[in-house]
Amino acid sequence: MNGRMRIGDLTERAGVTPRTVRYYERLGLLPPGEREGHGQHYYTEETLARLEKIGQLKQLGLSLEDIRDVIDLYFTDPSGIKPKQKVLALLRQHLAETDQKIGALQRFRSDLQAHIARFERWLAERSEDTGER
Amino acid sequence: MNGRMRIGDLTERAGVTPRTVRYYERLGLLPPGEREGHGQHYYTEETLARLEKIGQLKQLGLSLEDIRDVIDLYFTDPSGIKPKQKVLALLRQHLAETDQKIGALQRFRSDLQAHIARFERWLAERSEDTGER
DNA sequence: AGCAAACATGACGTTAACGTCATGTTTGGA
DNA sequence: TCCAAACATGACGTTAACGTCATGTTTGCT
Repeated sequence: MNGRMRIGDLTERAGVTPRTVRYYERLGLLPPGEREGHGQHYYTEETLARLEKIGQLKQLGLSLEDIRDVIDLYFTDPSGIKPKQKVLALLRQHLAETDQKIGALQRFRSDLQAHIARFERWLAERSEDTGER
Repeated sequence: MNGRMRIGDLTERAGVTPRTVRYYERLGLLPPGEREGHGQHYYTEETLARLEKIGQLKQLGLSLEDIRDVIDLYFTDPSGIKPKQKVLALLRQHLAETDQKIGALQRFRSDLQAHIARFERWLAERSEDTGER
């Protein structure tokens, strides 16, 4: 009745495969599931939460390496002033990069709208001349 | 004195390698440079412009395949109503996807800011207790 | 004509983020 | 206790977007 699930349940709920979980473990994105001796691994709800967070961050275009740098601060507080300052710097850097991306995407959006408008005008003209009921 | 440049000049100006140009040609992102018989290829300013545009679109996270679908409309007008309508649909789809991405990034941005604020508060408290000039 | 620099082409290598397969071990239920 | 389902581990495969070599051909200059 505690949060002991095996890899199958975990991956089913997270929508990933066991391969992915093991891969993430090796990269340091997930703490390796506990186990007694050399048997199977058992995971908790936190592992699930981490997997979901990783999914979100991936969606944003972060690489697994990028994610490894920030994932911990979602689940553990680094202790001591030095680590916190380091994390803070990292966060600010990510914020700057994010703003860059948003800006680029907004410019791209304008571009697209301009093109769309152009095509719509063109098609509108034709339909006046030609297809007028 | 016309716009005839060979691949070396082109790639130097565009900041890519010949390999990249040939790769793009094969994918249909760039029209193959003209040539007489079986000699070398010659490119124009438009090729350069296309390369630059491709670079921008890549920055936005579009794959080369995505780019292949839209790159032409930056440089050539598709003729006929059908093609234009098709392109228009494509553009609208890209617009929707772009909006999704922007939204996700903005949510991520808020997340980051929240975390940053949290760390800043923590660090501020310590410096009051401890480091007060 | 001769030659070095630039180009063409093909083949194999690389990184990220897993997929797939083979083989052996654990578990939980009848 | 026995067995099928689930798990563990290692190895090889895959896609995207090129990099890097090796080898042979073209060009531009002297």
